[in-house]
Amino acid sequence: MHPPQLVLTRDDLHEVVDYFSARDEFAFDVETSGRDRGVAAVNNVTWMSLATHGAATVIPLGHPNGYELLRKASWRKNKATGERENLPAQFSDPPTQLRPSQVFEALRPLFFSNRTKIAHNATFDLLSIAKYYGGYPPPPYGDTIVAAWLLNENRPLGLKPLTKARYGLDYDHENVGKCVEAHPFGTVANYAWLDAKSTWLLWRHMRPQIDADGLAPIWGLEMDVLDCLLHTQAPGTPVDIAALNSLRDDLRRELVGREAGVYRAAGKVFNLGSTPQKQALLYGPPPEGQGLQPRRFTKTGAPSTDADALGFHKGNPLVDEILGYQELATILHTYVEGYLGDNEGRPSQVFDGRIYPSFAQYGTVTGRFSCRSPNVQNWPRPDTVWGKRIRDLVEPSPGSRLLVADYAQIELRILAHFAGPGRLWQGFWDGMDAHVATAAAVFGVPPEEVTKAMRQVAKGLAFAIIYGAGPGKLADMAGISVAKARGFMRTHEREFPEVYRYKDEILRTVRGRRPQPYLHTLLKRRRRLPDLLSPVAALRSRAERQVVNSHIQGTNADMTKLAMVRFNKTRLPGMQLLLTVHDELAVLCPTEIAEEGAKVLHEAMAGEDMQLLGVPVLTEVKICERWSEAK
DNA sequence: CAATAGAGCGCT
DNA sequence: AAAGCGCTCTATTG
Repeated sequence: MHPPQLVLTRDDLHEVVDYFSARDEFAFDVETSGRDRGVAAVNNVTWMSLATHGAATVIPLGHPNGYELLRKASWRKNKATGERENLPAQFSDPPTQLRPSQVFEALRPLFFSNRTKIAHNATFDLLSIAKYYGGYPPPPYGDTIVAAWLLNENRPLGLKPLTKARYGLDYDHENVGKCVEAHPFGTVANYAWLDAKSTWLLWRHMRPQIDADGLAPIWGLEMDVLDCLLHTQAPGTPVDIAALNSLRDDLRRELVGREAGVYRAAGKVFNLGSTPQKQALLYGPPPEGQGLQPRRFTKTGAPSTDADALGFHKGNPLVDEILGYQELATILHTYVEGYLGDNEGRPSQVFDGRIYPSFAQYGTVTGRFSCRSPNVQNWPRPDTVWGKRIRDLVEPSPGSRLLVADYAQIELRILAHFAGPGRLWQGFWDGMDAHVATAAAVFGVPPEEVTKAMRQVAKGLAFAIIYGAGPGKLADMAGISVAKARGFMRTHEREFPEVYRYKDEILRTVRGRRPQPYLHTLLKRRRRLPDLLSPVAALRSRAERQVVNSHIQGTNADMTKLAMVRFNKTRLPGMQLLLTVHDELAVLCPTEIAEEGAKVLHEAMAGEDMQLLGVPVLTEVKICERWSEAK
């Protein structure tokens, strides 16, 4: 018979487990509470909901509110201090609920089995419950957000938008999931039940669609990636708190001085974070303003105050002071105070000496990962002073080393692969630096006579192809005139005809696909580009650039994801993947097996089975105590 | 009050 | 006419 839709007693729970035990796949969803509800490693799970063939149920495990709202939330000014005081809403008493330990113990046979565990953004739900088991449930998994993304990367991927689009069901006007403890018991019960139910419905619809669209192989890879992400994210990343605190002190001290320098040069105190105020001071007429000529404009037409625009006015004291200030301010605000939190409501992102970055395998349209809370994919480069100090915050335990590996010029190698035999291809087979080889061809000199400036032009040309940049951008990048840039681009086209044949060919193929234009990456990931047929020229051009870029960037993502999965299957005990930055992997490894571990990592990234391109795929693994050693 | 947009900046 | 991201701050809007 059907199990109860709301579980409040042990008997209810047993009926549910009995029913779900007879099924080989089920969807589930968690609701979490508290300030850190979004951090799977530390949050509290206060609701579980389950759905499968013919049934759905919701299990509260400590919701604080009853069914009745007795008084709405409000606030008032404290007369003495003038500060705002928030008065929380009041509810009737909650019903008696099962304890988390009881519930998770009873559900163990469901989760720790070969049943397919399905959720919408499954890493979050699996890691949220993993705490209660001391480990995460094993595969197989299903993830409706990943399925939805593979089926169409150009749409909102939230559970609600998808459910509404597919079934017309629009059930969350109050944003209950954002803070379940602000809502009465019945509202949350209803909401959580519907989350599990709609996840199940979406699964039933989308999983067959994956096969029908020929996406089964890339789906298989992504589910292996999901497994790998659990291993990566569950333990978090160890951080040196003492170093983080002293970095904060150093930056604050330094920044106070630079702030004063800016005010001195400006002749007044102003808000350094305010773009309009900076615009007035820099470009406004004297004596208040500096009267500088704007050289770059924002997309809304305002004179830009970004580093690029200010670069034209180096030597102006105010400009120089602002540039110096801005650099440190970004580091302090984003990478230091952003992690430590503050007393104004910004919570710390460091828990027990660890950060828990969250990687989204569905986070980009091209197949790459995105990363948040915190984003460790945009840490300042390790060849800068502050980049070293940020990256050195990662603190391997005393008996561990850090293995850092990245693919060498992977995007250009992928371009060479797609373009086929020619100068670029041959350059890689000859083991040459790709930019030197390009410069030699474009400037018509032997490789040993290629200068720094010539190599810089070649580098710009590579970007121009991969991103679709025009002569203006190349000129900016290489520090040459637009006329010269145009000339180099023509020469490049003559010397590397196969590259341009490839661009034409892929564009033609993709444009011709129906019902809408899409491309295939190396591992048959799809990227749909409907704008390729747009009547608007600007949109069409942009889509044409995206074709080439997504083909290359998406193939890079395929390879990195495959390497991660290979690593996850071959890693030695004690090794932990820490992070992935598009063409780079960083791994923690016990010191006594560091050499062996480096080989495993190397093999996963660039072994025989990873030679998927027509040109060699190379990677170098560095073994370090701290990241700054990795250059 | 909260939510959103714009500018800016960090990364590959 | 430069591809893909996330975070912080300010200013504006609801």
